[in-house]
Amino acid sequence: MSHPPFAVTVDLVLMTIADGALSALMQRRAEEPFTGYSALPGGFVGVDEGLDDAARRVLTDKAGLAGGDSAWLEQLFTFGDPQRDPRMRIVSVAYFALFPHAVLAEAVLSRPDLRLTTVSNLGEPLAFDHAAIIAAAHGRLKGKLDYSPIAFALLPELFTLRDLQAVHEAISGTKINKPAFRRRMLGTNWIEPTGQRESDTPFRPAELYRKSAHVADWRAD
Amino acid sequence: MSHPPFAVTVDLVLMTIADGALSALMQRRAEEPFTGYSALPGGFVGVDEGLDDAARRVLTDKAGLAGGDSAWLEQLFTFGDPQRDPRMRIVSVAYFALFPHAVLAEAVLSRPDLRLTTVSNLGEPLAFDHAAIIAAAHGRLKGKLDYSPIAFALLPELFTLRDLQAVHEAISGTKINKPAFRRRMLGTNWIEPTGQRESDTPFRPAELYRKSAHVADWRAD
DNA sequence: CATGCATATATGTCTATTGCATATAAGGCA
DNA sequence: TGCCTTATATGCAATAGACATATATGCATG
Repeated sequence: MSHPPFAVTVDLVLMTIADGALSALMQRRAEEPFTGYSALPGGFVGVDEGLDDAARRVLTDKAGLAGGDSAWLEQLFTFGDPQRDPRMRIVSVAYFALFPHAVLAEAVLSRPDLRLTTVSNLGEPLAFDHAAIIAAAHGRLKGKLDYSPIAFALLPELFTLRDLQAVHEAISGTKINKPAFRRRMLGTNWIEPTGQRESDTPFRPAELYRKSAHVADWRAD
Repeated sequence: MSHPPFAVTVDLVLMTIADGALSALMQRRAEEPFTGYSALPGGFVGVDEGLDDAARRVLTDKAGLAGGDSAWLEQLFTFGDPQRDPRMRIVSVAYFALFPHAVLAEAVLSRPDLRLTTVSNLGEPLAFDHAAIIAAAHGRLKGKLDYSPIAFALLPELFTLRDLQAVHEAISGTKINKPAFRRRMLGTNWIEPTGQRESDTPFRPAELYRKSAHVADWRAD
């Protein structure tokens, strides 16, 4: 058999927790096709460029994220329906990336074509098959939540147990029992107390934790 | 940005349990590159062909598996290192598929270029990055074992609880406590007793079970 | 300065699950 | 008939989680 030409792209689901809800960064399209639609940031893979490299490049260039090199970035799934792009045959390798809210909030402020949308309620039809890509990203995130320290990628360096629980609840869509969650998290070796406490609370301040050093580069696909 | 041409292939990790060990179907290569090496069955994706369709086609044509349409087939990961194929830039979408032992055993008997190799000990260097693909397939299988009825795809229609436990032990690489495994499996609604018993055993015959009808088309990626 | 509020943090109980040990059942075979 | 091997069932301890409740603490309010 011959080897027909394809274009290969990467599409990125950049997620964070905004206002207690899992949210993804969308980009308003200026060109055909799907002009004016919201789409995931993405781009063509260079002919001498690795897939992960292409994803990191799109992170920096298209979404304007300086901290792209330190973000949690993971290949998600590959979408290759022959009809998924009306222009030509495009196979898209989807990635998802996780950020503390401040990082994506700053990107949205600095770029008028970017916005955050709630993952569980997109609010408008998206370009291409991007709604399916987002659903796959949410599913993967939900599945890894319990056995991998993935939630910390959505939090700043210092966080309280309440913050961490809010992340878990936003992703899983369920309320979690507080003492049980607390024991479970302290039982893992994923977090360590800092001795510091949050400030400016109208109530008793909670202790601040940070992700343990030995899970800094944890992965398990 | 332009869209440089890629070739897109699918590579298949066809697995079963052989002699109590998780095993994968390998094909001896007759052409360059890697002539004489063992490789995963694979092939180019047609320009108007979906990725899953291409995987099913390779299952039937290259590996000679008639029952390919009913097998458990799942996209695994996409490998796209620019150097992974010396001929040209190829992005390969890897799939894994699961079969009862008899299906792959028959394929091996009818085709001299096919053989089964133990996943945990390949015994020889493989072509391309296929060793990494097999490792990824094993990891995915191990991860899904506990929360999905994936093991039944490796067993014939009727099986004993001992058979099922052997599958779990082969994949996880650990010994499992028998009464606990038994209770856990009977506690799920994944299996149902048939009332039949195995025959020709030199000891008390065990009851034969089958996969429950409502998990026949179960998936959760 | 005392009190109350909202939340953090700790503990105690109940239940479900799992590991482990043991007891009983049943077919084949000497 | 009795023994061997495995199937099947059950009892007990250890563990982990859900849930309720008690105590601690910073701040606001009077």
